[in-house]
Amino acid sequence: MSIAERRERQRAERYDLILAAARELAEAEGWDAVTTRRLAGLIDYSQPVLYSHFKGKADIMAAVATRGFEELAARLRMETANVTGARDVLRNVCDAYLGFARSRPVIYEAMFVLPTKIKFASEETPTALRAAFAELVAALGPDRQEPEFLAEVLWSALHGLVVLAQSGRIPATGAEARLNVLVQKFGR
Amino acid sequence: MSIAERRERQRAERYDLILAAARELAEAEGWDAVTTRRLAGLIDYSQPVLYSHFKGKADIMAAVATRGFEELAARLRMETANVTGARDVLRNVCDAYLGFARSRPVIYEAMFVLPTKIKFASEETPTALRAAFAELVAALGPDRQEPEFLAEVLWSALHGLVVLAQSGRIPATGAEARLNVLVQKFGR
DNA sequence: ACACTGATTCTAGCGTTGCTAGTATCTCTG
DNA sequence: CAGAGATACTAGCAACGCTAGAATCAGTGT
Repeated sequence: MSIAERRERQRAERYDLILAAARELAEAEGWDAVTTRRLAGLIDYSQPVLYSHFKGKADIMAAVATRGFEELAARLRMETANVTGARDVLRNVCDAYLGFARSRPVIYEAMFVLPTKIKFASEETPTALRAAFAELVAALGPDRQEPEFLAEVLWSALHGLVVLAQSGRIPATGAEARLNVLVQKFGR
Repeated sequence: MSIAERRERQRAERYDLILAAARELAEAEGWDAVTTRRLAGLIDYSQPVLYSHFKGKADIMAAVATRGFEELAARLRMETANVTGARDVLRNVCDAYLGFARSRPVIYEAMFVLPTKIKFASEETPTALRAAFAELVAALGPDRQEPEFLAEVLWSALHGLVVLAQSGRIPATGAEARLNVLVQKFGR
C-alpha cells in the first residue's frame, strides 16, 4: 500500500501548492488576476491539472475561504479566552474581526463577499465557521435575549464596516471612532 | 439648431433605452447575464453603439446605480417626512432601506456591492447619494454625539444585513427580529 | 527483462467575454 | 446634386473558464 500512499501524499502536496499559489496571487493582485492559466503556470503544471483537484475556479476559492475560517476562528478565540472585563472582551473580539479583514482582505472577500458554494447556518456549515460565529455570541456575554439574532446583527455591522471601507464607500479615517460607537451600542 | 436638438434628444432616448434594458435584464437574470452583446440585441443596435454612450460595462452599471440612489433617497425621505414618534421614524427608515434592497436586489448590488467608480463621501459624490445618507442621519434624531460616525455604523449594520441575507449567509427567516434588535440598539 | 494496462498529464480547442480598428452607410451642407 | 462629416456596422483581438482526446508515464504480470 505504500505506493498508493505516496501518490496520495503527492496529490495532497500539489493540492496545497495550488491553494498557496491561489492565495498569494489573490493577495498580490486580487481575485480577478487568479486565472486558471496563471495558476497552472505558478505550479508548473498544465491547466487541466487544476480540474483534477477542484471542480473549477469557484471551488478553489471556496477552499481558500475554508482555511480562512480557521484562521479567523483562532484569532477570535484568543480574545474570548483572555477573560478580562466583559466590555473589553466585546471590544477586543470586534477589533480582532476587523483586524483579520484588514490583514487578509482578499481572503475575507472569498469568505464573506463573493458568491460561494459554502453553506452558512446549516448542518453542512464548516466547523471553523460555526466556531467563529460562536465566538461572537460568547463575546456578547451570557444571559442575553435572542443571542443568535443579536450576534447576527453585530456580525452584520462588523461586516458592513469591513466591506464599505474596503470598497471605498466609507472613509478610511475614523475607524476607531466607529468601533467605539459599535461597542457602546452592543455592550451592556 | 432644431436638427441638432433632435439628434441630441434621440441620443438621450437611446441612452435611456440602454439603461432600461440593462436594468431589466439584470433584474431578470443578474448582472452576469448583462453582456454587451445581449444588451445590444435588446435595443436593436450593434454592440459598439454602447461604447458611444458609455465607456464600458462598468460605466453602464454606474449609471443604473445612480438612478437607484435617487429612488432610495426618495423612499427614505418619505419616512423621515412623516413625523411621528422618533423611535418610529428610525424603525421606518431602517425598514424602508431593507425594503428597497429586497425589492431591487440587483440595483442595490450595483450601488453598494460591486466595484464602482462612483465616489463616496467626497465632493464628487452624487447628490442623491448624499441625500440618502442625510436621511439616515436625520432618522437617528438631533443632538447626537458624532452623528456622522453613528450614521455610518447604522448604515454598516443595515448593509451587512442586506448582503449577508442576499448571499445566503444569514437565514431568510427572522428578518423582523433582527430589525427589532437593530432599532433597539440604535434608538435612544 | 519485457510487453501490457491503466492512470496521469498534456496539447489543442470550444464558446463566451469586454472592447476596438477600420469600413460602409447615411445625413446634412454648400 | 456632389462632397464632407457624423454614425453605425462587420469583423476581429486577446483573455476567460472549461473540456475532449492524444500522448506519456508508472506499476503489474508473465
